[in-house]
Amino acid sequence: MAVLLDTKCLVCKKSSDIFNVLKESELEKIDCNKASIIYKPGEIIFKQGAPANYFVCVTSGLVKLYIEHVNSRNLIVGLTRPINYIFEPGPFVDHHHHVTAVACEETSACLIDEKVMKQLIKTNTEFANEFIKKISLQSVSLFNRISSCTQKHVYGRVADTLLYLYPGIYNTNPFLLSLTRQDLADLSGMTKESLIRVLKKFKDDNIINIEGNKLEIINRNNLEEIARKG
Amino acid sequence: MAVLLDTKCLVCKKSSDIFNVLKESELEKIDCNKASIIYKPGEIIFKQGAPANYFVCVTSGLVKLYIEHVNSRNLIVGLTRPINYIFEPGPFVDHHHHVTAVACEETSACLIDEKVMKQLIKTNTEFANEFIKKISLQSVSLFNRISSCTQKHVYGRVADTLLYLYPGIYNTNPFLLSLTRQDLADLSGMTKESLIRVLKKFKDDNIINIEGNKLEIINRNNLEEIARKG
DNA sequence: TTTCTGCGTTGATATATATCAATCAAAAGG
DNA sequence: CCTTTTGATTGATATATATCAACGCAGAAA
Repeated sequence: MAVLLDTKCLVCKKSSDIFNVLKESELEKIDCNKASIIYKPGEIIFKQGAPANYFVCVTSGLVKLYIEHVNSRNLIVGLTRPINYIFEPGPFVDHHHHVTAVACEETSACLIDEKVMKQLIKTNTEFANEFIKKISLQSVSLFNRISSCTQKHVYGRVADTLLYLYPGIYNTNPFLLSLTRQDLADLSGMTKESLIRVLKKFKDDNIINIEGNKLEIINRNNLEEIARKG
Repeated sequence: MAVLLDTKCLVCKKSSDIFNVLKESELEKIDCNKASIIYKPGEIIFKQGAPANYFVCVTSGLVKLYIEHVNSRNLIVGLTRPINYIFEPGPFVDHHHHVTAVACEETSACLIDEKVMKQLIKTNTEFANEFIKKISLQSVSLFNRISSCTQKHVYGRVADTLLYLYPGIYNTNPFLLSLTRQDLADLSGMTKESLIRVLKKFKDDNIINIEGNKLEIINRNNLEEIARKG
């Protein structure tokens, strides 16, 4: 299972997302009230429905966030790369998680006590502001996802997924997928079989090249066109 | 078109959502930097893609928020009843609206200058906190909507819609719909025809009763069961 | 009045996508 | 080593839902 890790917030401060507006004393406060943990691929960081009394900041690896459903089909609502705070509305609403977070690669994350975070939001207005900006960004991304999954056909949805993956999640082209085909399907709101057929079509049309887990985007303009038309 | 209205924030303070943590002086600040407007049914309050440099608070009526799409199918992401601040991430991200807001009934709303709101967030931590809570609530609602629209069949989706309408949007049973069938379809992520067929099925099964715009929920348990099963 | 327009309704048909089933390759485990 | 499991792929088929078309009705407009 998860392994404990020891890192000071000050060290990873440089590129640390919303936390870089904090003073040293505030970061130390977080240091004293966080757990730094390593997860193996496939391990659950938190689960939909479970109590949410800490905030999670991803410090390395890749995390998928998905909504579970009775019929066992999941919908991935977002991927998180370091260094990034995972927005989960739960702590501010009903203290339960509304999505499940799972490590896709070996991942390290800091679990920060809810009380400390909330206190920082109340005492440091700059931090509160960054926090709101962060939430807003995630909301926009959520709007895009809803829009894609409910209003577009399979081709448009897969195009959206590919454009979301590069750049952003993967930053070389070609890149080596750490996501399974099922993950890509869950990210595109369709079955694995449908996803594979669409990828094959894209490959036949020379829009992408895919061999196993090596994926290359060849014609980005074409992908954007497909995403736009739906 | 829109008609100007004159109301003091202090007057509608009592039930005024996130604003009730503000001091009198702060409310006066808003008073001086807001426009209070009346919209007729069907009128646009703000439009997706347009610049977003004010915040909107609904003070009477009913507002639908929807994502537009090229093929002219809209997806309603939420309805807002007074008194409620409409969360739009735009002002914190790219200063553009990401949804369109339209009045479904005669509606009055206050348009509050972005700068003033942001300043209040920066100076009043209590307000910032309420603001974050509000955003979080809307995010949860967004998760529910995504979950419903992407993972459930038509029956489950319409059940979700009906349960969302009562209670919450309408608070008597039976209630008089101010939404059209098309609105209900946009809220359920399907075509008008499909929606009508599902409503008919529910009526035949004695789950609801619907005559024109009068809708009564007869068997709520059954609806919840259908919503759960998808 | 008549005409027109928008909304609601119903039926017939088309189609996008899921489901089911089989196969293959690679990885994991004994 | 062989066996088992897991993920990827492909084809055949089923089905949920959209699309298309027609009609009724009520309110608005001429």
